[in-house]
Amino acid sequence: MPTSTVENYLKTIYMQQQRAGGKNVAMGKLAKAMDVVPGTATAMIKTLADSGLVDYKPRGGVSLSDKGETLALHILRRHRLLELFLVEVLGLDWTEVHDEAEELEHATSDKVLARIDDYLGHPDTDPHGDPIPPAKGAHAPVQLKSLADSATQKKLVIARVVDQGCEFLQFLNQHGLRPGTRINILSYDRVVDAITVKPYKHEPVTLGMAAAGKILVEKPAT
Amino acid sequence: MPTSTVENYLKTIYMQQQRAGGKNVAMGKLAKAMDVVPGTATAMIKTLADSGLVDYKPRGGVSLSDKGETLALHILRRHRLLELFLVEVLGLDWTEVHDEAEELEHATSDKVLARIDDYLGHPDTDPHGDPIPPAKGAHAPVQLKSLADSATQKKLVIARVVDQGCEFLQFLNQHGLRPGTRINILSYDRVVDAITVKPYKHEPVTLGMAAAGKILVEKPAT
DNA sequence: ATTTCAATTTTGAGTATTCAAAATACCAAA
DNA sequence: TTTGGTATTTTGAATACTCAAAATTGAAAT
Repeated sequence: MPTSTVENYLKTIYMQQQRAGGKNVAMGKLAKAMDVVPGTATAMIKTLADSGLVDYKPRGGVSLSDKGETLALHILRRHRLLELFLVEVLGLDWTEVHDEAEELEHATSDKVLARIDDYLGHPDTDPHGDPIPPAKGAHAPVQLKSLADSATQKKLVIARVVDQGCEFLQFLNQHGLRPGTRINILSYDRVVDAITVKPYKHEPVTLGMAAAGKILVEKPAT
Repeated sequence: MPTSTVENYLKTIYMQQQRAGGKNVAMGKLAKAMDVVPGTATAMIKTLADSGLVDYKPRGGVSLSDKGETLALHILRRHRLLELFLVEVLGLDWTEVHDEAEELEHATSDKVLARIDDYLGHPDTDPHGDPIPPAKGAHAPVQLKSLADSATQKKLVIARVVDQGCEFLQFLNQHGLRPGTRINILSYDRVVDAITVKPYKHEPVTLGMAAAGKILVEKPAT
């Protein structure tokens, strides 16, 4: 069994790789994401490479091996199912479950996870709209555009929020912006780098482009 | 925050102390219970003593300080609430939840635990009949006699099973012997060191005294 | 081609936990 | 009171992870 440290490295590499489009992850990025000094990341990656979990060439960055990716997806699955469980069953707020799940994901057995999955009815997204990897096999990559790139559409639905920072999520929550919320785009201003949206049943909010880029949207189903 | 290793030592000392009636726990016993070599226990206890969690005099054994006992009770509370949650909500078997809870107890925050407690309606015993320590304050010590000491009573109810071994619990379960079950004592034989009981709606079972000693009983309520 | 600088790796060291095996202490029997 | 023998402690070493700081590399800028 991998230690929870190993699990965290793998998960982090996976997410960095996603963001960078499958390319190798630079040690500096990884170290920053793991909140360790660069030397620590280098040392750790060397042992992960020895275990066959990552491919590593010195000064060239890391990427997950097949074995490593499989493991990373299992961990992500645990994390996201737990998040949803905490929200749906225990009534925690979707803005605060990330850190809780971060701990629990390393302590939850496959058996317990399977029960949680059953209990929730085999969901496919977590409370942030992030896809829950299936128990086996890869999930179909969903293509979503960010709010920052969707100014031409007037009516949209929030599909996913790609930031786990409690502060940002709480801001969104207070303004009625959560996964599933319908929004209307009121204005889109390249000059001041801002976009104003009106969430269903809430007052309009103005967001900077950086913030808007973290909100992924889709066309309303109906 | 104490590491999970520290939490496990404290919990183990607490339980050993309970069993021995409040006396100091010998290093040998502790080492065996923690499944480490004696030297490891000695080393660990020295650091726990430095943190003020235990009282230790070389060659005299350990006992929990007030601080240590408070912590131990918190951990026990987490463990037992989690066990009940796994049984009641996720439908795991009461014979198998011990090991699961053993992991989860170190990863569950106070916030999540409070939600679990609410969800379960503030229960006071876990699936094995073990008392759940309250969030604050000490719990009233319940006096229960073991089945081995209760031969004079004919009708009893199983209150608690003081063994977390999966094998033993599964044996009991298969014969309908679980906390809450009414039983009739059919025979009590000092010579062959065995007792035969008939669990409600099940066939009679014969148990050795060692086994009967692990089953705590009370008088039927009605 | 050389300089320069940022990213990366290496080195040396520390913490927490563990084991194996040697040393010590205590109790109890002779 | 000497001898055991067992429980306990000490010692030395290993593993997994971490940091600080020095050394190295490689690529971009001159």
